[in-house]
Amino acid sequence: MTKQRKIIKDIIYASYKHPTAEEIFELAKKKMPSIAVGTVYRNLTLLVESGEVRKIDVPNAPSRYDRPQIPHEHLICKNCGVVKDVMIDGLMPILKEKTGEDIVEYKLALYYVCDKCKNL
Amino acid sequence: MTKQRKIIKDIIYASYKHPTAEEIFELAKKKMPSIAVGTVYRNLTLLVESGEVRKIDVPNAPSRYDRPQIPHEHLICKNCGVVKDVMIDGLMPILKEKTGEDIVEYKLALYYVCDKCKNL
DNA sequence: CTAAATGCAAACTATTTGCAACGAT
DNA sequence: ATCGTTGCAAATAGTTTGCATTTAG
Repeated sequence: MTKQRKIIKDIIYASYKHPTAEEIFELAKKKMPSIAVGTVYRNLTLLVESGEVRKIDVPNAPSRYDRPQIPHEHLICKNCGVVKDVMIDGLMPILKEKTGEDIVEYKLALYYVCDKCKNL
Repeated sequence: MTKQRKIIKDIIYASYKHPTAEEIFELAKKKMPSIAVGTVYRNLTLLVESGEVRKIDVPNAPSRYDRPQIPHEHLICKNCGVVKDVMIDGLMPILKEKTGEDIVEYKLALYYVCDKCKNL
């Protein structure tokens, strides 16, 4: 585990904002100004592969990164793009039953309007 | 409705392969060699907005396009990437209930291994 | 006639990669 | 000394856009 890998992991674990690679890069530069974007992406890939970090695929927007807590889904505000965690368990059996197929994985993006945007 | 828009729409409606923009472009060139990629993308956006075509977001892969039949989900083969339609209804109320939020839209990508790939 | 749409090419965004130099074991 | 990792810059994939020209209504 290199210094840059640790910085990247720490940023993700310390953040509740589901940062994008770009945001992680900006935060990492504050700790280590010489760090390169390529390094951030390479380490994100490695951390995701090792299971230390979870990748959130956001359709038509940069991916976000999260710590791998208890499995949960992501609510994305249609208006401002903010991501909120939400627990949904027992979805896999429902999907398998409804499709009749042996689903090995699913990616779910839920869209809503967050409270802040609702009150605008 | 321009000639190129009609060609693009017809390709999608005639295909059972959920083509990507690139594939649509290649097929369209056979009907009209002068057509430009930009035109394909612009028309796809328009057709999706008008509801005549449905866009399938595929994480880490080009988007695919589909005719807007009865709402259905998409099974993506983890191995070869082929997309198969599958009916799942009554999912929205389950998601609303499980999250306790007013979900306005969801995008679900289901991964499996298709029969062809299973037999390799 | 004129607003909308086109072809072309350049631009853009998110991400990946080749390579020489670096660093930890 | 070695092998993984870095910084840098260039490359890539998918898509979007500016602009002068063409076309549909």
